[in-house]
Amino acid sequence: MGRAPCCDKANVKKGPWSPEEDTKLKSYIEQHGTGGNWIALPQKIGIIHIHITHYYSSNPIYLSPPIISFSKQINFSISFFVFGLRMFISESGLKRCGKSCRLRWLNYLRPNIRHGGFSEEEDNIICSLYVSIGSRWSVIAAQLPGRTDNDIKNYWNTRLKKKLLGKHRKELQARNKGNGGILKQENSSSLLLQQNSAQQLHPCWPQIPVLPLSSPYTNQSPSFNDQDSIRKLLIKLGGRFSDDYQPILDGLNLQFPHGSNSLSSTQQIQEEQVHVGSSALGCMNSIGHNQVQFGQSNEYCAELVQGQGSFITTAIGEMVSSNDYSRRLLGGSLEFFYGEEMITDNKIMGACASSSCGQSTNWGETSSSLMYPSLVASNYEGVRQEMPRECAFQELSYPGAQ
DNA sequence: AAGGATCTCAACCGCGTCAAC
DNA sequence: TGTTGACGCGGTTGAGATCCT
Repeated sequence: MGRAPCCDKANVKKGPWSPEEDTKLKSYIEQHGTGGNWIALPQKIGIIHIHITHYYSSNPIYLSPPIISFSKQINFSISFFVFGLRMFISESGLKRCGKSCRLRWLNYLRPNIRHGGFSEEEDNIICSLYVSIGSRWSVIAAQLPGRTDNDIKNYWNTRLKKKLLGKHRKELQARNKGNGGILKQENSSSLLLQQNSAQQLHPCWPQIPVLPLSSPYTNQSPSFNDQDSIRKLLIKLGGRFSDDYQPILDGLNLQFPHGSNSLSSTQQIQEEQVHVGSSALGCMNSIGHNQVQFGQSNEYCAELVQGQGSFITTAIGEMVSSNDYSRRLLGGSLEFFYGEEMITDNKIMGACASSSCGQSTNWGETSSSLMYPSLVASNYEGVRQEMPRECAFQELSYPGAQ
């Protein structure tokens, strides 16, 4: 049996909101608030609006807030002229679903909403948080005043993702041009060849994004000792979120690697790491700084592991797993989510992806499966079905990896 | 100039969570 | 303790705008 509809679908209007509807909703909420019940709100809206326009104008100038308001729904309109001005008094209910009202208010009508024009800093923040917590747009939006989760989600999906991919592609091209020696030296190593051939076969498969550089690892060991303050900050970001990150918080008890530099020698040689998290977001960034050390990864496998289109998340997962500290941070807590069986199963995925960081640690034990439990839960079966056998168990190695 | 392809983003949908009863 | 209903979230859709050939 399905869920009961939240409103009478036949009697509500759908599609774009008209300026009149916006005005009604905005005026009502500004005067009365939401009343704690969005579903009932459209019925309550019955505001008399008094519009004053020039007699020749078709665009009324709305007075806000309205002079008189009713909670009872009535429908009428009166128009008359005073000293060359047209007074227009109208009223009608709002034939909209409560959920639609909520969305319209939160995403568009709410005061201090900003649309478009994302700054470089905002880009960085979004990237950092996406790396840290995945597609929790509401949490990310909470860190960007005036931005809505919907806006950020759209921005990420339509622009930021492409922007990052473009950057990385350019950088790789530049590097390949200027770094022929390494390529020649290592071209017997399978990764680059496989990567290149994979991209010849699948030219649309994207690269791992390059994020703005910062030096989170140099000279400063982030203070993870203050577990309480970190916990508080996480909780501040949202209850559900804080619960999910309990294992990470617990993991913070781990000692930070000596000298704060958790890069493996392999990764250093590759010079492909991308440090993420240059924003000044306190805890989230502290975690971001230390979880994410983007190592070179194999996009081919990443794509396959991830299923359709979510390569970035997987890539990020790989990036996380490619960091010693992150692995330790996350290590052992997978059981918290999935128990032994899932870990075992994850090793199948690890067989494909773990080698991308050139180390023996299984990718699946520590990577995005932990960071994005729902994602893995939903994609895992699909991955198993979709992953070609030759990839799933193919040994992929990195230049310089043993 | 036309029309097909691609992009953008507001809005919708369905589901998980939670509180009230 | 189970049921119900509202909220809030993330994924998806589709219409309009823009770009490209």
